[in-house]
Amino acid sequence: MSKTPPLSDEMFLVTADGSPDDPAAPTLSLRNSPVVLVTFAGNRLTREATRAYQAEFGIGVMDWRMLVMMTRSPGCSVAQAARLTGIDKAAVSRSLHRLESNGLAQSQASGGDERRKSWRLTPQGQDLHSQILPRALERQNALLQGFSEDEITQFTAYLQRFLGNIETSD
Amino acid sequence: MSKTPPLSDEMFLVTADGSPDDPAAPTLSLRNSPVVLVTFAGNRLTREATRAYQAEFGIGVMDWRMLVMMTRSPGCSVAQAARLTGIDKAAVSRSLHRLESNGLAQSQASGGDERRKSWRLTPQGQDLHSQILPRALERQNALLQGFSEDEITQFTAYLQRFLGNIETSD
DNA sequence: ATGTATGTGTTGACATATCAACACGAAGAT
DNA sequence: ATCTTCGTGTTGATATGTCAACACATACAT
Repeated sequence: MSKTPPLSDEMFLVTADGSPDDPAAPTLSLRNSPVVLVTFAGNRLTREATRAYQAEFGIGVMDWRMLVMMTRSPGCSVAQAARLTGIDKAAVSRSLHRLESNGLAQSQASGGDERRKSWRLTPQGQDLHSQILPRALERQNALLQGFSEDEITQFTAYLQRFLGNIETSD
Repeated sequence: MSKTPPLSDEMFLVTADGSPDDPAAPTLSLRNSPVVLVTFAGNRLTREATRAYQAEFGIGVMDWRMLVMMTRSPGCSVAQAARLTGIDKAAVSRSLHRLESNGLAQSQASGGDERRKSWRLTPQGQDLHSQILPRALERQNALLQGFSEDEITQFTAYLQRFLGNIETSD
């Protein structure tokens, strides 16, 4: 993919235009930039998800994600889970240990490497997963209310490209 | 706007399709859902922004946003800043106080209501704002590398609609 | 055998940004 | 004047998820 020309600064700025609420100087727009909007949306989603899952099922969103991960790839390790989910291994490790102490997950050494652990759901964990899943799907629906399937696909594609840029711009 | 029909669950699920890495049971896709992708992107943006601004300018992203806000609307109050930026007033209050203790911002009572404070940048704060702004614009450019202006406009529109859904689905 | 590089999972530290609670001022109703 | 409601900004608590550091196992090179 070829490099595109730099975007015009105007896209990201608020400058004086003679109106009564002009900025004191040109500055960044906080309401019109995908970078900022993603940040805000991400935060609210996370908090709301945690509140909802805590209230109804007693676990936060991180732990729900690990339930999903173990359902998706039973027996995977902390490092694999981190790669698969894109979440930092510190957070993965902690969540798995929380789930284990609640009887929802268990681990065992595997693959001839004594440090490596395979993580699986217990039957209790599987039950909880299947209780939560319908609610998770409802949440998806509500959050994407008003979007057509094509729009969702497009939105998802933008986000994936954006995530790629985040990773390469570090 | 009329309600659209519920989206197909299939959009959000991973189910067994006979491949060697099938899930143990149907579960949520963590890599193909805007809800999850926004969350991940938001986190990384925030962390990277804070790291970048701390390293180069000694303030985190929250404080940068308050510099922007005071440039955009000099004299505004905590409550106004919270409304304008969409950030919770607790975080706004704390950031403004940090900036004040670093000599970058100052407040005074205003408008006949002794509780209400007007916040402004000091000259030092204005200097810092103008040092950071070019870097902030570079960051925007790097993060939106490969997007056309039309795509950015579309992406922004999706995010704004999405944020609207977040607020109404609570 | 020894040394180096890489990988495993755990733990520490911490910025963010939310919701909740609070004390108290201000406005409106009686 | 008193009471109720709403608004102001501060403070507390906390889940998330990141980066960093660590002890130690494993693999590879000499």
